[in-house]
Amino acid sequence: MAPSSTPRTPDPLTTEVVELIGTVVVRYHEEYDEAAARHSLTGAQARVLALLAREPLPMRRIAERLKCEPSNVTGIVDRLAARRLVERRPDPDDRRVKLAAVTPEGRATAERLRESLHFAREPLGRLSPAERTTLRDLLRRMLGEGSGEGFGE
Amino acid sequence: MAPSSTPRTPDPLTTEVVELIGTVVVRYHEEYDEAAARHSLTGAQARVLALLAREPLPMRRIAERLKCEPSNVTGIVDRLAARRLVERRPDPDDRRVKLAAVTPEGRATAERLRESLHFAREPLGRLSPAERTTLRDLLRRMLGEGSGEGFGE
DNA sequence: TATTGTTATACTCTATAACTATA
DNA sequence: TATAGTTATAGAGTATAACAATA
Repeated sequence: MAPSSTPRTPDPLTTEVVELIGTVVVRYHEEYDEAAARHSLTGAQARVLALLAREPLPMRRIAERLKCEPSNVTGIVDRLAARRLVERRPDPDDRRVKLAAVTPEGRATAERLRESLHFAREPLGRLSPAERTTLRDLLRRMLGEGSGEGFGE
Repeated sequence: MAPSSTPRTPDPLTTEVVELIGTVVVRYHEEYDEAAARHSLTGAQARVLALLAREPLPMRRIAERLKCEPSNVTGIVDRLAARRLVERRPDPDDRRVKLAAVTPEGRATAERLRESLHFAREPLGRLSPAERTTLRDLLRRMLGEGSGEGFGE
C-alpha cells in the first residue's frame, strides 16, 4: 500500500533509453535485411559474406562469429558457394580445416552491400560532428573495452 | 589518382559510430533471445507475447508490427495458444477479425520476460544519469519524431 | 468485390546427433 | 582420443498462392 508501487520499472530515464535502443535495433535489422534482399541474400548469408570479405575463415570460426552450431554454416556457405560468391579452400596447416573465402564477385557484392546500408548516413546525418563524437564516447563507455563484435560490416 | 581514394567510407567518426551501433544491435538481440529461451520461447514468440501484453490485437495488426506476412502469424499465435499464453477472441465489430489476447498466465510470462532483460541495467549502469540524459537526447534526435516502434517491450 | 484469417507449399535458419577424415 | 566438417533430421520463421467466411 506504499504510495510508490513496485519497482519493476527501474526509472523513467533508463526505461526510455532502453526503448530508444530497441527502436534502433529494429530499424537497423530492417535496413540490413532489406539491403541483403536487394542482392537476393538472406540476413545470415549477407553477414557471412561481409565476414569473409575481411578474411578467409574456417567453418568453425564462422559458427563462432554467428553464435550458431557449425552444422548450420555448411548450408549457408553451400548457398553462397552455389552462387560463386564464396569458395572453400584447403588449409595447408591442417587438412581437416576448410577455409571459406570470398571470390572476386563475392567481394564486389559485399562492397555494394556495404555501400547500400543507409543507416550510416541518414539518421546519423541529423547529428553534428560534435554530437557524433559525444554519441561515440557514450556508446564506447556503455559497451566497455572489448566491443569488437560488430555485425560483420 | 588523387591522394585520397574513393569515398566509400564516409568518415572515420561516422564509421565508428555505425560499428558501435552494430555491436549494440548484436548484444541486444543475443540478450533478448537468451531471455526468451529461458522461458522456452523463440524470439518471435516473445515479441508477439510482449506486444499482446499491451493490448489485444487482430492477427493482421500483429503481422504489421512484425513486418511479416499474416500467414506467418497464424503459426506463431498457434504455438503460444497451445501453451495457453495467448487466446483468440472474436471481434464484436467485425466477424472476420480474430483478436489475439494474452491469458493471465501469458501476462505473467511477459512480465517475467521483461524483468529478465539485463540489457537495461548492466551496460546502461556504467553511465551517470547526466550521461544517460545526453544519450537519450542524441538517440531521440537521431531517430526523429515518430520513433514509437520499439521491440515490443 | 474487397478483406480477414487460414491452409498448403517451399525455402532458410536453427539445434541435435551421428558420421568421416584427419590430428 | 579429440577435433573439423558434414549429413540427417526435426522444429521454427518466412514468403507466395489459393481458399473460406465475412464485409
